[in-house]
Amino acid sequence: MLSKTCEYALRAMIYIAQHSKGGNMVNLKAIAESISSPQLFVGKILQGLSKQGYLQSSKGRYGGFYISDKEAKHSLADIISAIDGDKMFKGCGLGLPSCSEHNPCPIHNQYKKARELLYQTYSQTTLEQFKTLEPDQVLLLKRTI
Amino acid sequence: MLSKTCEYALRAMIYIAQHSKGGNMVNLKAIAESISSPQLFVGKILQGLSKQGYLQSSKGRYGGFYISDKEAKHSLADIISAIDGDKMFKGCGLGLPSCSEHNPCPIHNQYKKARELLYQTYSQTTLEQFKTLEPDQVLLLKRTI
DNA sequence: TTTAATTCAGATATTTTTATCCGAATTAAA
DNA sequence: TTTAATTCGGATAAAAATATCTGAATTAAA
Repeated sequence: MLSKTCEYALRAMIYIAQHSKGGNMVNLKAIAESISSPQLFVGKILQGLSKQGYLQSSKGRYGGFYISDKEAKHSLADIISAIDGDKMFKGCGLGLPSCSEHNPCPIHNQYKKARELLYQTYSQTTLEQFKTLEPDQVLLLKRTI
Repeated sequence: MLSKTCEYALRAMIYIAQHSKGGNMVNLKAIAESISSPQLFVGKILQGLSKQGYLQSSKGRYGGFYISDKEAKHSLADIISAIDGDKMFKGCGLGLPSCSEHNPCPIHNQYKKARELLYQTYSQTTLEQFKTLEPDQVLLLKRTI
């Protein structure tokens, strides 16, 4: 389904959203620990997303990452598309590049519905929703096993 | 979503099912050409599936692969699980190993529905359905672009 | 101004996935 | 019995994904 890179990205972005209040910068070490992921690798991923405009970053002491209200309008689907492309949301269930409405593969119609539900799931969830959570509602993103 | 290995496997198995009539062995070269895939790689994949009991193979001249009526009861979901495991059908939408009914991730409930629809799609499609197709209904599995 | 902590950038390393090579074993037909 | 065509098995190669290293640039606080 999602690449590991993409899973880290989603978890990191959710964590940052949850902790982006009043311009507070979220630091990479805290992010990586909180989502059980390799720090330098997540750093790279966030660098990329930051260049693409999905979040702010600031260097130097007390620097870190931040998701503004505007950036928080992005959905999880936006982030997935930015990293893994849209194969998940538009690809064929048998991996045929030529599959389409006009030239459907054997499972096209059924698969399409599942794919669309997946897209709905990820696109209905925006970073905003995490930003406005109260502290006691903040969700666990860490591996606990 | 699916690994490339798994995509090749599904397409190859469908092709073999379509051409498995009256004990007729389907030859690897024909399979690979028909599904636009690397012949030796698909050979390896089918060797594995054959060991796991998803199809027959016979060596030597005029040898090849064959799916019996019994084996054709398998669904596409069975083949996916055999190759990629069940992450697609059971995994978390954010990649959290600890996500579950009891300890749900932020998108658990919605995602679960999409995942289940995906499973339905693949598990409702059995190889049998391709085996019984008339020749003029045989479907295109080749890349055309 | 100095210092300590941080992200950035580019290179490198490791692991996994995808793909190929090659010779042995097998088989049916000639 | 010989031959040609095929799959099998194990090794190897290539490509892609994942992860780390290192030093430079930046920044806020002391």
